[in-house]
Amino acid sequence: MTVFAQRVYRQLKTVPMGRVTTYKALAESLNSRAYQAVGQALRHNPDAPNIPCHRVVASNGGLGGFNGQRTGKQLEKKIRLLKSEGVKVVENKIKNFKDVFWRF
DNA sequence: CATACCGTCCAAT
DNA sequence: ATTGGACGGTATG
Repeated sequence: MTVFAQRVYRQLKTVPMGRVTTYKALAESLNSRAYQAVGQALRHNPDAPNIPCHRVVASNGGLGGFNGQRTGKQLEKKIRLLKSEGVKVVENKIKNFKDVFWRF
């Protein structure tokens, strides 16, 4: 893996339960604007169970995508997981987004 | 080295 | 709500 990706995962692991972050915030916390690179890194998902990629959402409050899909059954499972962590999701979007948003 | 891809973002329409 | 361009980094050959 690359250094960049390692940093992404490291930051991601610092996000506590019930909180989410965005690709943008993540990238910026790494002193970079590579939002897409973050997404790509997560997509390759080298350490899936250990990395809470479901806590990463789009800046508009949308869920973004998961496991290479923006929609699908897998996604719904992740939504359920988020809900079980205290994050409310409605219509594939985060509710009270600014409340659960994690600022690094 | 060059090209294509990306789970995005933002501004303009 | 939709489009179209932009940017940084990785993947692949």
